[in-house]
Amino acid sequence: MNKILVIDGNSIINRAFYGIRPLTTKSGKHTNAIYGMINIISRQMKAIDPTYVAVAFDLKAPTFRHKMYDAYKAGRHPTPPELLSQFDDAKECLRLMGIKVLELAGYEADDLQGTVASMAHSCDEPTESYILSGDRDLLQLIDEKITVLLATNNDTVAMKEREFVEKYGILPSQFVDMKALMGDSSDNIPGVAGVGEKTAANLIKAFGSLDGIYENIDDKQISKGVREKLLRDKENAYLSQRLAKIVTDVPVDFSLEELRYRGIDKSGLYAKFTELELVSFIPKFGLDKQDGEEKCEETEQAQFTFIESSADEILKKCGDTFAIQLIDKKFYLCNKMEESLVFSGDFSVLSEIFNNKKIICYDAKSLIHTLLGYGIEPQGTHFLDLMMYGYLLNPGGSTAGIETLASMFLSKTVSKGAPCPSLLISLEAELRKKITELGMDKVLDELELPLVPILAQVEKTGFKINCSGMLEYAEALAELADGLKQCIYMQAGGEFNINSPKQLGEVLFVRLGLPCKKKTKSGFSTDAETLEELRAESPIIDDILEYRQVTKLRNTYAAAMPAVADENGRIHTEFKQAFTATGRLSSADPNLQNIPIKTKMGREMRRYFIAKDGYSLVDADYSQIELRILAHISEDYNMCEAFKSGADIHTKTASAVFGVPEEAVTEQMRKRAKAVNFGIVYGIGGFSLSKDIGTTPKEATRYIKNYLMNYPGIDRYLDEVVKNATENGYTSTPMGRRRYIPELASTNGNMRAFGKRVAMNAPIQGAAADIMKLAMIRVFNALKNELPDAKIVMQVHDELVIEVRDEDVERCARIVKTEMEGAAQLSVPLTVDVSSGKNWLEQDEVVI
DNA sequence: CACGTCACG
DNA sequence: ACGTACGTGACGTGT
Repeated sequence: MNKILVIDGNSIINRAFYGIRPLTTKSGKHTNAIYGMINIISRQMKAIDPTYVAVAFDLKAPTFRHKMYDAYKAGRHPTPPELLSQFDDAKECLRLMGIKVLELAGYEADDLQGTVASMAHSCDEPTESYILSGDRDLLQLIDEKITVLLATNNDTVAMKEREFVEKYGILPSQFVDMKALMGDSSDNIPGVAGVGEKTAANLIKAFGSLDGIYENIDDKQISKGVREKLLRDKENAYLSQRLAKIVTDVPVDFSLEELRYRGIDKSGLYAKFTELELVSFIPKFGLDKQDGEEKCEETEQAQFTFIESSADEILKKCGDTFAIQLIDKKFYLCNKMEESLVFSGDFSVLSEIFNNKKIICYDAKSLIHTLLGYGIEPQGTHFLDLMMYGYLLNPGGSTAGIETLASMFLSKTVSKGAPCPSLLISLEAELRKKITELGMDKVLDELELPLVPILAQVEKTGFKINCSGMLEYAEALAELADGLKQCIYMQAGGEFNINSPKQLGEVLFVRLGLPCKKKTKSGFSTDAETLEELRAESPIIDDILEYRQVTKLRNTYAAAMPAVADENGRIHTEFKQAFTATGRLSSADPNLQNIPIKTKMGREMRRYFIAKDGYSLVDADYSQIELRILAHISEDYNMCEAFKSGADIHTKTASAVFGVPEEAVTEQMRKRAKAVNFGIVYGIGGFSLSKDIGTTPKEATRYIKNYLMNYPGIDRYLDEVVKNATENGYTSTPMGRRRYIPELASTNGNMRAFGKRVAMNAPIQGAAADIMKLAMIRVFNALKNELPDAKIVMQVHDELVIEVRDEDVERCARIVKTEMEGAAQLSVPLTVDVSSGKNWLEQDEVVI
């Protein structure tokens, strides 16, 4: 079947503009909306693979609907110049992508969309229409042949008739009349004063349409109050109906055939993307240099030539600062004199050039691993890792490769994977300038760069596991799972795939007829929280929950870990240092930062994380580091005093929140207060807190209010951090690490609310990450000097695990505690709890 | 490859 | 009236 995709250009570009952090070319041209728009649209092009495609834009001119809007326009934001300037390039990009751009003076984009969809409807061949927009107004166009794709910044939801009816309880064709009643402040549609969604929906359901309601205005189903309102605002209701209704018969001068998708203009797109410095699109659209050659000759193509050199020549010429790349088993090197050399012999003879140097490179940790593999152990060398520079400049974005950095900061095009060390030198200078400008030298030079070789070492060391023990545990879990599985089949009256949420939902809510509490967009919700509420309904629920837990433990941990252990039974995780938005590390392949601890059965897993023979594990974790940071940054008197006095902070908080003396705080009160303490750090709301602690939202909101009254400094701080972030567009930690929060500038209230929570959380989580990074550097160096046999084997955000000789446990504990506690000077004590044992489960407190 | 689910701080 | 806590990674299913 033919498919047509009709895009609401204005709504998509707006959404992209407000959803994506500001992005500019080197010369200062804004490109974020173009970037976001192309992402959204190309994703749908790929998913739908349309026969015809067009994008509609508003063309400002007085029109019927415009004139009517004008009367109500007061509250509408004008288009900011940073967005206005992007329209022409955006349209040009779309044309080059093979998408016909439609504009017609006097008509809005949605009218054009409606018209094109109806053209497709009435043409000879059967055609499915897809309307892509960020605007819910378009939902009125849904029918059996028209699907509306609602785009948000993260994903796009397809709304067909079924989904629409499920969500709104009315037919798409009734949407306009519904809106005519309830109005829409964002579109300045007045509606009937005093009628909201509930009333409007009831009226529409009862009488089918606006006309139907007024024809039956005396019906006894309509209460007196509502009838009065309806009569008073009758004119407004019909005006609103006309405002909300999308026109589907705009007189247009093109045929469907003109909208046929004919593919992209490769050379044109290459040139355009290069011009706009949106280089990441070049590979995504399958473009390469050849595509650009016709139209892009004048663009600077970085060219590199290398002198094949012997080890002696390299040693002689490298100098004390040089850039290096390792590609296809060859070293490409460029010194300060801009001499580019290439070496392809046995690397071990180059060992010397890695001592006491400054080495500019990209992804130093990988480079170091390679060097270690050749027996080269760099000593006293600073690795100026451009990946970390790029990360600090934009920790929220995806990691920029050399090619992207070169294009962004030097306006130079480099083909992917090509050697270009001479460019790294100028890139370092350019990125350093930026880092200095933004006040991040300290974070870069004292945290991130020194940490790189340390993480390489931790990864290389690995964490020893008891392979056979873990496999036995996996086997035991498998048997447990089998038993539960049979038990579940029995109760369900047949076999099915319990791991499939789809099949499970079918069994629980259709075959067994359990009450369905919640839905996901693709069906019944079956997560633990939902199932928990159904436990009383049937014993099958408990079995399913346990089955889930057991299979998770087996598949993700017990069976998976032994499979990736090396010949010494050690597991080597990979730390991603340039990844998280907040500054934390992340651990992957395998992730060792999420080994179970919360349940008894899960915690058992830690028994099989061990120290090698004659060694013990020393585990040191910061006590409530985030709350202490909050106390420090906010300077709240009560919280600072609480920490200074060594009190139990959750009990203290409970006493304040519940208004009882500390002696009268019950277990439950302490637990709830703890949840509030955590929640505050995340930018909590009453609703979520209530779910967490199992009370009403009203009650939870009161707790929060009490909390902020008892800790007024925190109240003030949270307000201030949001205000500053909104003004600046970013937050920073005391060390200077930034996080940009473009969501705060969004017109979408939910996105803005998200931005606020991020603003409250990022400086705290980020500061904790900074402290831990500094702590790792201090611990690493102290151990190197004092206990060279002791090795850091893991970091879990606020916790370090060290493998150390049995007889050195106490010394190690002392060193680690000292270095971790000394990593920051806060206005409250920063304390570290240390324990030790032969495995990660059975740990005894080390008293120092 | 996206989604739902669940493991951690 | 809407949606509803920050930051992560891995697994299995299903399109």
